[in-house]
Amino acid sequence: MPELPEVETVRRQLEPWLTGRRIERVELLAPPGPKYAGLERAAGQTIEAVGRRGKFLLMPLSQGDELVAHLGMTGVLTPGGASEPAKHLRVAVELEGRTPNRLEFTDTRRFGRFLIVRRGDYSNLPTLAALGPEPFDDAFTPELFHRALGRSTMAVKTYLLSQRPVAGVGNIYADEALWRVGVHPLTPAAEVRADEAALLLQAIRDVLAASIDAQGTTLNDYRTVYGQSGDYADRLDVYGRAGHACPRCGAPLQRLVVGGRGTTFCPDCQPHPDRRHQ
DNA sequence: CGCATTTCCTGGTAGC
DNA sequence: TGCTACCAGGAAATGC
Repeated sequence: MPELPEVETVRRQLEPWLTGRRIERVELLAPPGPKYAGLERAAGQTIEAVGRRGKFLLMPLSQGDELVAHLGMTGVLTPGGASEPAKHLRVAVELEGRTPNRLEFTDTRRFGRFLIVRRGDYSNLPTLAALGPEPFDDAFTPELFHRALGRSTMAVKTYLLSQRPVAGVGNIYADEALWRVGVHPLTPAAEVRADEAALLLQAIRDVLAASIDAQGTTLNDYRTVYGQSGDYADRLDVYGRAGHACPRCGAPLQRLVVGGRGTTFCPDCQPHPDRRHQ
């Protein structure tokens, strides 16, 4: 599932291709709806940049609009037209000028979004509107992260997935980072100590950076713009590995459901919150 | 407002 | 083989 490293990988590949390109036409193949709002306004506008906030791709356009793409679970952005149409093609953006001149958004499960808003108007994208700091922002200190965690009674993993304490962490990297620092996913966010918060922020940065280096994690659907798989799946320590030995202590990793999401953790390295004060 | 629950979707797979 | 049932999950919608 695309999280920050996967979206950043896609962003880096789209940027040199799309920046400065004028949109000739947008074709919506999916049933119209709020996930594909405003696309009729695209024609004639130039893509001025390809940015990212958390898992959202943000492409400011020349006439005050902004193209927002979110890959959801199964979204893929690729240059199209080369072969027969992809099975779940949802949106095609035709560009003026040299080939490749067609950006295709395919999305099997349609959890993704590909829409145009007025620039900076995220009123229909509440998660983006309330998104936490970028994890690699130097101004985002461990103290600020600790303070953010202190604002919620939710389980720390659930709160991370909300995108509010920090942007871009999803199910895979939440499990990886919590395992690295020995914090149980059910620990109430507000009970994460300052020293743990500092280590957790560093672990989030480390795991996201390592995954970006590997061009992300491909489990099923995620591909780069040029169709490559991300290699980080081979380096996951815990995600999807319930029953395997903990790479640190050898105990069998366990699975539970947190906030409706499958969660893998080490029962020895990540003591349950009820036992933290013993 | 904060938090919990439900909903959206389809391919893959388990079970019979 | 072919059917049904269920599972995966990011973010929005809904319910308190």
